Amino acid sequence: MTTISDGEEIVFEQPCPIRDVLDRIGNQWSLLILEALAPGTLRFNALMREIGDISKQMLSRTLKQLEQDGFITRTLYPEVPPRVEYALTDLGRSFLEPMQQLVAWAESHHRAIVEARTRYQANPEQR
Amino acid sequence: MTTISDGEEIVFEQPCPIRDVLDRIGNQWSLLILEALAPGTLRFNALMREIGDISKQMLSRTLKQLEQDGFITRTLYPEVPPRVEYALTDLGRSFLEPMQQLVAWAESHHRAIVEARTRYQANPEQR
DNA sequence: CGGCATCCAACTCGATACTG
DNA sequence: CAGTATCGAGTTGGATGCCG
Repeated sequence: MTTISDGEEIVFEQPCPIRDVLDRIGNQWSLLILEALAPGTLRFNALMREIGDISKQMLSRTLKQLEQDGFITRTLYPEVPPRVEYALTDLGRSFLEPMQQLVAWAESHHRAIVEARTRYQANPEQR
Repeated sequence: MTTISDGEEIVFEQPCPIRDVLDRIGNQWSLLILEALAPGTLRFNALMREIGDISKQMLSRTLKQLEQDGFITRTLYPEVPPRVEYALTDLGRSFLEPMQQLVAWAESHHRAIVEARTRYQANPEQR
């Protein structure tokens, strides 16, 4: 499992594609960032505002991961003050489709899940 | 964020359906268990063998979560020795489709991701 | 503005041992 | 057989603060 920490030592093992991919995009932030970039290019602080409750740290780390995995591009304009724009790559855009399927499923079944949890709590039978 | 720990105090907040769902099924084990149960009912130890490298702990915990969220059913046959069977619910089965879309995407784009990582490592330009 | 480094609390996950 | 309890190492992720 690859770590998201600040360290430089990045190791790629993970024989299983699904685990590998899910390790990366399975965290909440990656999905949210990808969604935020779906309409178009955004700058760092614009992303922060768009997502709302993400810290600079996590945004920075997750963006780096997504760039590393080829989901997004990072373009630095050497101006003062610096401007950095993030955009989806073709790979990132192609991922949007299965992802949105999942999001749609989550939205339409969320109620059922919440109800299942309530039911479970109400029946502490043979547990 | 709901915890998976052993504690009894389970809190449901999570206003966002996607985060909520991903928090639960975003971990490697949930997906693997759901896949393992796709062909049909399985017992606890059969699941362990099927998945391979999961510990009893994590299997037990994750199964409980999946049951709680209504993805699977747990049927205890009061025999000696005890027999417990796990099976997908309709909800769980309905989740299989978007999930398999994602798995398919992961499989067909895994190479591209690995290549992106390699490319990234090879170009430590302005970083 | 964009983003790393540091510190730290919380949580995850596995190993092991014990139970009905 | 099918778990739960306990312990402990390792990760994650947020809060700051500094820097170009």
